[in-house]
Amino acid sequence: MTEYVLAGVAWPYANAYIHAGNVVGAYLPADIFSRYQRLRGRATLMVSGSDAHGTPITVRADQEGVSPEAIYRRYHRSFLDLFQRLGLTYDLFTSTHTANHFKVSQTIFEALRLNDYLFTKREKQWYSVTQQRFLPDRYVEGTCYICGYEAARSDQCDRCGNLLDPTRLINPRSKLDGSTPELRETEHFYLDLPKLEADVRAFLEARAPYWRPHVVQQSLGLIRTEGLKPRPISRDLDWGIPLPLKGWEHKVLYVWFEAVIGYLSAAIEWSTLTGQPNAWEQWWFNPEARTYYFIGKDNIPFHAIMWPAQLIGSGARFEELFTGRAPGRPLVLPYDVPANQFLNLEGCKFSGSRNWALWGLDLLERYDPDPLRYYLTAIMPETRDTDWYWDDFFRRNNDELVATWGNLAHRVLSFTYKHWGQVPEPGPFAAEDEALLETVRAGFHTVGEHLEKVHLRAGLQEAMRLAARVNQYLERRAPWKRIKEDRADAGTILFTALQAIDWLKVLFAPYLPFSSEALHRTLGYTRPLFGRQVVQEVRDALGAHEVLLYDPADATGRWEPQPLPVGQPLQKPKPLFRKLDPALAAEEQARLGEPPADCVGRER
RNA sequence: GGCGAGGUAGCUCAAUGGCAGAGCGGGGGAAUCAUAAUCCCUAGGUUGUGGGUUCGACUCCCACCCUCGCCA
Repeated sequence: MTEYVLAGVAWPYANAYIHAGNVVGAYLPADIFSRYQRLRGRATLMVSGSDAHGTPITVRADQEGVSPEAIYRRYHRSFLDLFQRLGLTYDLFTSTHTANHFKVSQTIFEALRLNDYLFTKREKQWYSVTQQRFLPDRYVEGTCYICGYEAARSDQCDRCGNLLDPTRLINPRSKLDGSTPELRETEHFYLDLPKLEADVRAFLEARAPYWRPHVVQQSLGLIRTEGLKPRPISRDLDWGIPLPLKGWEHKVLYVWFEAVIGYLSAAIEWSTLTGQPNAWEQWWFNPEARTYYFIGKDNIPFHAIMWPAQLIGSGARFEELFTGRAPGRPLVLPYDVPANQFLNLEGCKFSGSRNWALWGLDLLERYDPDPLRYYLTAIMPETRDTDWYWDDFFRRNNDELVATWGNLAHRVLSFTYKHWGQVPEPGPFAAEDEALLETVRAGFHTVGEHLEKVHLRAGLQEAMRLAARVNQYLERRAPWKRIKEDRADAGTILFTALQAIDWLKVLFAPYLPFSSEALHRTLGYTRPLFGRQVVQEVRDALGAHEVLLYDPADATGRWEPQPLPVGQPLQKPKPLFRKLDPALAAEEQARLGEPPADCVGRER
């Protein structure tokens, strides 16, 4: 029976470049997990895309005097570039600005409306007479009615820190042209969350035993203490997804509401692009399918509460509306939301505006992807906030990655290549040889168990522990000594070590795909472990968008201890990883901007 | 202010009531296949603080301190 796994990955907002905190929080864990699931032979779908709509993008577009679409395209392109170079194997990385996503989002809206989980409400909002449009709260500033600060945003005062009622702002003015806006009545759709609260609560309680405590307790705490309140799902903007209702076409869906729907629409788009139009239903209507959401902790309420509420509220109605089939089946609810905490840098929070940050593309200019993936996994903030320290990065690269794993592969391959040139024929195994193979073989269970539970850091540690065991084995068996006494026995030892390395290659592959692939070739295999990443242009009614696809056609990697073919010719070995000069740490630290003012950093 | 997570060795982290552990770093030694990588031995902790429950507490309860997030 095929098992279905969907890895939904946080949708990066297309108004900024991606930094290491975004990568370690969501994108990298999703890739490690998905690569593992594919090796396990499960039908795996890792999907995400650029979040193209919403106010931050229109603000930026206004600042630069370009269209929101131009902003979104610029950053979207940089995302595709980064993901390919870092080896993040999205089955589909698309965008929310596609005809498909529009249709799916509008269908969810319609399903919720027909199921009576939406209502409308009239309210007053600031309206720009000069521009003839409603202004988002952050476009309006004026005098704070609490402290008298004259440059307060309409929804929040930066001096007294209070959240404000926008309609009470004194002397309001538009940040766009300085004109005086006026309050006008508008009407919006709301998601009736109180009606869905009991179901959402039951959903969370059922998953509490295995979810990360900080994810489920925070969500349940919120419901217990405050309960869920109705939340607006439409806005007066012209950049976004129009409401699919007569008389409402000039309003768009609120970005919080439609972006999460991308997990569903991306699965559908993937099905279309790969020529299997109904395949997505295996992940979305099959109650056995497991859907995981890889996000940062700032996104927890949207994935643990709002998105489940949208799915529950749409229920079977979605299938009926979207496919015309009745009765429909309910949409699959999240199986797990393994949200990560935050990554800090040298003891201080990331700050893009101060350049206190590690930009993904910038890191890749100077470092290979696997060392970055290794370090990011080693410090992955699975249970609490963690820190990137440059000296720690060099230390872990040199003393752990190069020393334990890279050196192990290189010492065995170099010696065998020099004396045999191929995988040696083993003679009778000694008890020690058998014991080593058994130890590494068990790694498929022990490392796999960690990966199943999305304990990625622990899985990597376990794989490293096994690599160290092979080093120990080599010290005791000392094939470099043995070859002078008994060449056949030396061959047995090296066969054993090569077999162990061949398996370790697979255990490391989800984490370090580039070096595992290189090692795979050195060991004489000709077909790759993983598939390829492809960029493709897709045309639709909204124009064209570029997507990143994963083509698994050539992938041969499997999460099981397969036999290493005796006599397989070896390639000339090259070191898997480069040793780095630790003195560069100071250079990297100097490259950073000023730390945020409220941060003292690490005492060293 | 409310809700939640976290605070364990120099560093990064394990350990859900049963002798507080691993890796790295520090100290000593062995080996020479390997990118001076590796292997063995070793030092190092009043588990944030103060109480409580228990035969027994890192673990459960109460209060407080610190860090972070969400909400107001």
